[in-house]
Amino acid sequence: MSKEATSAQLNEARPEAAPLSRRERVREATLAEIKAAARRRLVAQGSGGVSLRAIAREMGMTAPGLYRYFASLDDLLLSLEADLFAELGAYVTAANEGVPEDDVDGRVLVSLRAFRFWALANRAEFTLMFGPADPRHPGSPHEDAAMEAGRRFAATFFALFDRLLGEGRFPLPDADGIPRALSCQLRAFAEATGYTSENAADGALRVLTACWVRLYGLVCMEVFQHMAFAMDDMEPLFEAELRDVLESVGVRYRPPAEGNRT
Amino acid sequence: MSKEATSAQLNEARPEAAPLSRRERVREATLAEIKAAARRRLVAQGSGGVSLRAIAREMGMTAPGLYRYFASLDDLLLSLEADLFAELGAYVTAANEGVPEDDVDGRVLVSLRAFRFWALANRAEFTLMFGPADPRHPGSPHEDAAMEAGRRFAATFFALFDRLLGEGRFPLPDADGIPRALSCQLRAFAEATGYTSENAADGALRVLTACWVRLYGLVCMEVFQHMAFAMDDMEPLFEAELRDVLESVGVRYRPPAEGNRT
DNA sequence: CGCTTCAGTAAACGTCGTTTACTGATATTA
DNA sequence: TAATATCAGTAAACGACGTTTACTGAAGCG
Repeated sequence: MSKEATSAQLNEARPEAAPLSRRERVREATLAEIKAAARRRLVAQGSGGVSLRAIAREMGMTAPGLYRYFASLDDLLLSLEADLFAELGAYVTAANEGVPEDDVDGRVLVSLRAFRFWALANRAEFTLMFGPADPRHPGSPHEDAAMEAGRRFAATFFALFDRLLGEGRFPLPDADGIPRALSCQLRAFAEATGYTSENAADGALRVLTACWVRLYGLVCMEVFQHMAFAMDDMEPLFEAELRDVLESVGVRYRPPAEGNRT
Repeated sequence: MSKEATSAQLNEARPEAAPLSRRERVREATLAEIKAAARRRLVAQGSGGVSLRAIAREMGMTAPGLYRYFASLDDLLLSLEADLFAELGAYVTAANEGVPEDDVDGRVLVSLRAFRFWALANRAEFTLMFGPADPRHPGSPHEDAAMEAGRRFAATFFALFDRLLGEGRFPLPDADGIPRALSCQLRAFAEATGYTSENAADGALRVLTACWVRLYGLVCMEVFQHMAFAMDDMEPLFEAELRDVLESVGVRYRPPAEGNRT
């Protein structure tokens, strides 16, 4: 469960085995260095503190040179975002694999806690990924990459949820209680995210979204420091919400182990 | 339920009746004009598009002149934030008062829908208010004003919740089920927000926070366009969550009236 | 009337993203 | 190997930004 997740774990279906000429190798290295510098600035100064000039300065080159690698600053941030989703995904997966496969309850618990922990340990990064999407350049080359990385990340949780669903852990809400309009949106959601299990009826999707909203909302509040003035430690509230949410999907809550901090 | 809420509704306990000398009046007017221009930029270009120079240009003056009114750009934004909280608060209150006082259920429904509606009609503003709090100048003069305005806004909902609580609409969770650490944080929350009703036991605070997290999270997702790629219309999901949340506090759900859009 | 207070300006500094034209070095091909 | 194309990176420039400093001029006040 190391913090630096290997982001080069998936060559995502590169047809050629990529012999990677010398030029390509050094290019890849520079690319990674740029993003590393960008992330340092992100952490140090927040999203607004990432500037091409500062990155270039830190690398001993000039700003226009970066345009050989990214179409714009926004594009760089988008690409970084994609990497971060991969890292978060790998982090959650690693946490997941630290628990025996048959202990689904344990895996669900550890995955969700890992999500929160990563978010808190990487506030600036989380803000970039899950914060407000300002009007970004719509045609940015790395736009799709970021999307795809997000989907991959979500898939981890979908898989766990699907397992609970398959085991019949919790009763599905009445299908009649779901209005047509909602059902329609839920199906669109399922299709867009790729959660297309045969189990995924409307009721299941409804439960899934409800769970996600609660945990996402709480972690957002915590990272965005929305209650910092009123509550210095949000962990008790998170654990309480976790307990309630998991109870609603038939997962037995267990308090966190003492030494689960990386 | 007009969109422009009168933000000058509360003179907040100004000790002197404020005869407001001529100079002070024109100053106040300029101040309002600055914030109006800032808001226009905010709406047009997002939070990053608000610049002193652009505001000054729009007003036919030069940027340094604005420093007679605000200590910095961040300070201006903070002051604007305070105004926006007042406006949102007034908007919700107005919606509230459009429903008979004895119809608590109706008031709760209309208030929460008003919150979402305002957020969607004022996305940029909402992002400024409820989005991530970047490392802002900590000693900004208008910092407290923004805080206080936020508190006032929250108070509207606290009052409604307290009424439900007083009527014994819903069962409180077991006090034994609330760990000491959580109880401690909940009391800190109550004190900091000023929700100090005699009814406000730990269990009640727990329910209140749970409700708020769910609705806040969902509206955030909607405004930040976090699921825009997967769900083009979040209203059905919002209504479903609203229904479930309100059910948990003993409020009978009713679908929205057709013509409730301003 | 004389003095002070204060709104606003002009000029400057250092920051930024981005474009353009250019220089070398590296790879490819003849 | 020699010619050529490709590509990484630079230098200079443009316009925009926040902010500071020194200054002007008018309104308010004794």
